Amino acid sequence: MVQIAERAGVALSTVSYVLSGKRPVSQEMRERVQAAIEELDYRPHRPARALASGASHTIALFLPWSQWQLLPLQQTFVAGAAQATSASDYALLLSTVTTDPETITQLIARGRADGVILMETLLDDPRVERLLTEEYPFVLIGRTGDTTGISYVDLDFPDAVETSLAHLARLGHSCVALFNFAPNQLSAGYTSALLARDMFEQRAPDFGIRGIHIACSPEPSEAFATAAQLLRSEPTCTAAITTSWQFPGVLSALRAADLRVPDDFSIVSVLASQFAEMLAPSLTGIEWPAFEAGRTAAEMLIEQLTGQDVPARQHLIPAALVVRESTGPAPRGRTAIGPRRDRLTRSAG
Amino acid sequence: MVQIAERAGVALSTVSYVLSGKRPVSQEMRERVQAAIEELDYRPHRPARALASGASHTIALFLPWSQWQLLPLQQTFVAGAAQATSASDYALLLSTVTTDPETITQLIARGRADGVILMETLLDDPRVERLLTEEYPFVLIGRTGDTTGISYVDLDFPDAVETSLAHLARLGHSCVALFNFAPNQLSAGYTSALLARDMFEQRAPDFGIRGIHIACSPEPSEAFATAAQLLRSEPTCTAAITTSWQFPGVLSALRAADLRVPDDFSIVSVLASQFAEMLAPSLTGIEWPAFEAGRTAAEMLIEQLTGQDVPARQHLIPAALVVRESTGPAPRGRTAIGPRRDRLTRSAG
DNA sequence: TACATTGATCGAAACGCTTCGAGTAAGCTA
DNA sequence: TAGCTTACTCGAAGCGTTTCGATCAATGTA
Repeated sequence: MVQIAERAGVALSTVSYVLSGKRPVSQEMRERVQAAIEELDYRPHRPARALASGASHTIALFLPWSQWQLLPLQQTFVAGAAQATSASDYALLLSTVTTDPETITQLIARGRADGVILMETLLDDPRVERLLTEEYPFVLIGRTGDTTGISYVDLDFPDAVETSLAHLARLGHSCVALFNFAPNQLSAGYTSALLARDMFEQRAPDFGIRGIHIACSPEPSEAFATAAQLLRSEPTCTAAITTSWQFPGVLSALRAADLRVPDDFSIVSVLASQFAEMLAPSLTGIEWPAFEAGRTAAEMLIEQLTGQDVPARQHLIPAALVVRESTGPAPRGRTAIGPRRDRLTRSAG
Repeated sequence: MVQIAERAGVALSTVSYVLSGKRPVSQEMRERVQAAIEELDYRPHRPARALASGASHTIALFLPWSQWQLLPLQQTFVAGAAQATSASDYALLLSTVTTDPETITQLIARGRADGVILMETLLDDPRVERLLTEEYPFVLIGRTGDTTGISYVDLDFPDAVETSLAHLARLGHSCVALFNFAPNQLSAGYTSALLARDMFEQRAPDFGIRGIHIACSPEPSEAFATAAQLLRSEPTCTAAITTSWQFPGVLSALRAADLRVPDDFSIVSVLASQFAEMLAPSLTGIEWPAFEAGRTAAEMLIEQLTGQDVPARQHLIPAALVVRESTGPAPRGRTAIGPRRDRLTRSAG
């Protein structure tokens, strides 16, 4: 930068003002400086800039828990955030964090990032509290119980549950199981899981549906076992709402019990991945604009960092149901499990 | 840091040496400084450190192309790299890059990162050349045609193709199609796609197999159409090797043609995702330790950055075939497409 | 006792940028 | 013409570290 100033015959500060545009610079000076920049192939030194200005022009994204097997949805959040940050000429730092707030404090080494995006939040999240007390700018993907003054983007899971219930009720189902997130996520206080459960238990009766709430890990074998158990103990249950990856396991259990989808049993996924339409049968479910959500979160944070006194924005993404092959009218008269006479000849292996 | 020096009654530089350990400090001083650090809850200012030391302690990961729909595999690379970097107290910067080397130069704004990890490399990659000429430390996930002096981690795709061929040959298949990456990836010069093709065409005859090479996008509809076309034009083809996500599309096409897997047609995936075992039928395929690959890449880069004159390391991950339900013995006598008499009664919808 | 040697500590100069206050010349007003 | 703006431009003081050379006391040597 010194070289540029010399070459252009101007003061160092003038070069800086040309670069930042924070003070008016005459046409002539600007051109001389620009030329020198071109000739010398100058590129600013970011840390120096960060040191002098006090802003790193970087945001940090905390990957959830220490669980490295990210759901495709979460990975898409990351991709969306990455796009938004690079579009705004910010950098995106990827960090890992546990629920222990201490790790967050450590990671926010001064000057590393100007703000953070936090995923997978709990209803009562110590990390969020820490961020609040440290007065560190942040945006959540997800939300907490008390969201006053907090900016977040979240998928409206309760809405998804309600929408699914409505869909199944319309098809005549009167007993529906919700395969919620894993037990440990529920007990940890994972917001989406808890809100989904509450909504399910509150609203099912309104739709004339008997709701069976089941916490179930996305492990295929686990989902299989849980579903098999359900089919045995609840023969009147004709539909399930599943989150995340439980679909294949549930499907296997149905197949093992010689039940067809959707003729005998309907399934709605509230977390349909890109696989939804590839599976056989293709999956009725809620599709979320995860990429956009990630992008929005990053944009909100950057807005918060650049503007002054930006009010907290809360962005709840409504559920959009896509009906495919895995849901159908409730079967009439199914009361017991197992292959029935009239179905034996039609079922394949 | 000034405050710490004052509080501990030592010079600023002494504090620095306590922190870095680059010069001996007496027990007493060290303790006084440590105490002051604790009391003042001091945390170093990273950009200042980067400015003074010339190293940002950060590595950048370039996400492939501008294609934001990352394959699960690639996302797992990222996760692995993230873990390795945070384990080494490095930071991971996520950037986007196209094949235009100019963007890489721009992104390596001085001081932002000490080195980069580049994914999805081409056989003749302008970005790699740029990194070489700029003498910027880097590690590839993937590889180029000429790899002399280049550090990389790559999945051995050719080996995967060969292993798949061997598996199918053992099962008696004599005509096999390879659903390779998308045509545009082949024409762009994507290394894995090209090497896979070459290996396929070279080795198939050795196994007594007639190989049909098809470039096919992972779009489900595309895969479906391509597979349907194949079944029509190549009635003797009894098996396919597919990459990435083409499996469901191919499966649909088979189903539409009333062919069962694996009885009538076998499928091997050389890029089996976590979905492999959840699909029906579960998928025989190559499983890659993607997380470990990402981690290794990051570790190699960090090693390169911290050590001096570290020789280039090249890490080719051999293919590990997991046999599941989608492959079986070649059917005898299949010569024409369409439902056959003896199968009509058994096939389900 | 004077002299080199070692080990611990200090002071100050970078590192490359931003930003504030001051300075200058030109254009305007009265 | 003196006095005021206005529109730029300059110089210098940071920002929070690292790191080099220098200093200093203590120890060992002749």
